[in-house]
Amino acid sequence: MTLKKNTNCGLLTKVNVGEKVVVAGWVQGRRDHGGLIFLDLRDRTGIVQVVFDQEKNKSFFNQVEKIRPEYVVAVGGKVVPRSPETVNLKLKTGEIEISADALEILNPSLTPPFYIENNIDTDENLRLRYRYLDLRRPEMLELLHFRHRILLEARKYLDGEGFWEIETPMLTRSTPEGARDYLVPSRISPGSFFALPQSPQLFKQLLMVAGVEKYFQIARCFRDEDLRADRQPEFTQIDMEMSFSSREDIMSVVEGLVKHLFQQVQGKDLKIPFEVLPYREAMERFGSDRPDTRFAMELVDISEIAAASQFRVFKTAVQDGGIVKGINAKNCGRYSRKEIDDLTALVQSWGAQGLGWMIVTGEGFKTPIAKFFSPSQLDTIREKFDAREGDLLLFIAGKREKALDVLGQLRVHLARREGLIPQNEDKFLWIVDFPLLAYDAEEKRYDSVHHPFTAPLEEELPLLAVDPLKVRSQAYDLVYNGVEVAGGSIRIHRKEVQEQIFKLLGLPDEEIEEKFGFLMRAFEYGAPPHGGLAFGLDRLIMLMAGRKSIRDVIAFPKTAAGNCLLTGAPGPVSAGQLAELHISPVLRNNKKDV
RNA sequence: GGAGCCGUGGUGUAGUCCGGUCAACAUGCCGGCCUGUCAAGCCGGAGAUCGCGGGUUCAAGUCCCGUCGGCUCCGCCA
Repeated sequence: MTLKKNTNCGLLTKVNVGEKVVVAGWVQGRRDHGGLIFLDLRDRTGIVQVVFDQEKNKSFFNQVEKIRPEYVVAVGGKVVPRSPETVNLKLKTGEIEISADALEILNPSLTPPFYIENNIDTDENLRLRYRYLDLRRPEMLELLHFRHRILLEARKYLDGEGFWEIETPMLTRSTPEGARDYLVPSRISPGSFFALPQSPQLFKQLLMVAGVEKYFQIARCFRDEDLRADRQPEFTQIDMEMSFSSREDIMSVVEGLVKHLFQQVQGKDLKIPFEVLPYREAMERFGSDRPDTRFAMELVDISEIAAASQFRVFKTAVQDGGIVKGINAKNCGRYSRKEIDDLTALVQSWGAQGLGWMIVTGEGFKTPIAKFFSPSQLDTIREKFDAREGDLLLFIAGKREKALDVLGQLRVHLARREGLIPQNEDKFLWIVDFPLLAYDAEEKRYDSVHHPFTAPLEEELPLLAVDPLKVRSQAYDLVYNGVEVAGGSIRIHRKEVQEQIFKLLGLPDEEIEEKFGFLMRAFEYGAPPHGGLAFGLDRLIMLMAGRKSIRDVIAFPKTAAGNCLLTGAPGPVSAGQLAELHISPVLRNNKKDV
């Protein structure tokens, strides 16, 4: 290489006029006028136009004619101003161009399978198979850079707050709860397996016992579950843990971190502290433990009226211990019967029995169920919903949890459909006071709502032995525009409490000892009170960047089937490798064996 | 584990419902002309047997069955 790049293409402006530069990058396009050839040269900073003139560039002009898109070239030349009529305001560098006097073709390129430009509409299949070309597109490089800046600023902020970045093992042991583990066979211990971490949870707690006091890690985590648009089998967390801290201390550090990231990376000024909503209230008002509060449409309880009405569906729901709640779909009174039937089918697919509805008109309610309510009951309903002419009231009756959940989904569905969600708002809020445990009817045992290491509210600790489902936890979730982006808790640091939880979860003593003995022992040697939180980093970045898929913010993501189209992973291995690992695959012919 | 959508020259689409101009349009690609373009332009050319396999039919891109791949959702993700 004789020409050495010394300038970034996209950063050249009028102030560089007169400079002798060498630019290098990829050829975006070529406009061949015969004796005059324009090249658009692109590097990660942007595009600059290079001009070759047959008269001036006689010695290598035939080389220029060979250049095609995506060739890698280096060009030496002088930055010159463009004449006023040839200025291109679409380019940041459009007021200048490079008048070439030297060229080196560093590498030719095949015609790429898709255009190297933003907003392409190509099969994602192709993009993933040629990921290096996909990433070469400016918007994708920008996302990689965006992610880098988030990580950099997170590190700066946490360092500033006294956190130490510490790595924990990738090869660890399988634990009984949680997601399916990715397993790694041990060559040296036949028949034994490592598991890739689902999160560094126990290690960071042990670091607290060790006296680290403030820890963080940009941690890769693995969960062998089915994928979604916002879920990959390997993903990254910003994982944190602090000793001697209350829930409020941790929430406040996290708020500082989020504010810092938005400030530094996007120049946005977030208001902190964030709103705090108890779980119960979130469920009752929004029907979700991760409510999108960028819009209202809150749930309204009419159980009392329903019980007193003559409408049997509502009446019996309440008599059976359930509820009747509804939402006001503002200005949706125009919906046709067909559209309302479709909504009914939708809520039924979510598990509701049916959907009650009332359209508010100038003359009163238009609804098949008006006759079951007295005029004063209808007035109360109108008042409770602040119902105006043209509104559509929708009701769900049933068991409390189910009714709330369905209404919560319906609320979001309608808001999207009606375009009620402000797109430029960044709404963060905390959900706290989650229940500690849920009852798993199938398994006939309790399950952790967060995870088994989450501490109960101190004052409700005594309830644990009496009425475990009543106990609330010191967990907290951070919700961003209706998406859970972080979650954490104050942890249990006393052995007796941890044992009590394990037993409620139905873990036998031997298993507690085998799987968690090391944690229990650690708690016997002066474990400080501690707690922490982890961000789903990919999801956070996706939302901040306004992307619909988590794959866009991961350099080399997997497909919905968990494959890497670029490398072909996962792939077969040799019999020799398997033998060495003491593994013998049992392949089932999915159809025949059943 | 289940459901839905998609799969036609390099790329994006049309044609598929109502089988019979077996293939159109745009862009890209190749060649020629062209000294001010930047979605350059003009002229000419090459390029798909319609994801794969099987079936129905005189005849299938078009209908049926299976299969592979991608996407989305439910289950799952403490």
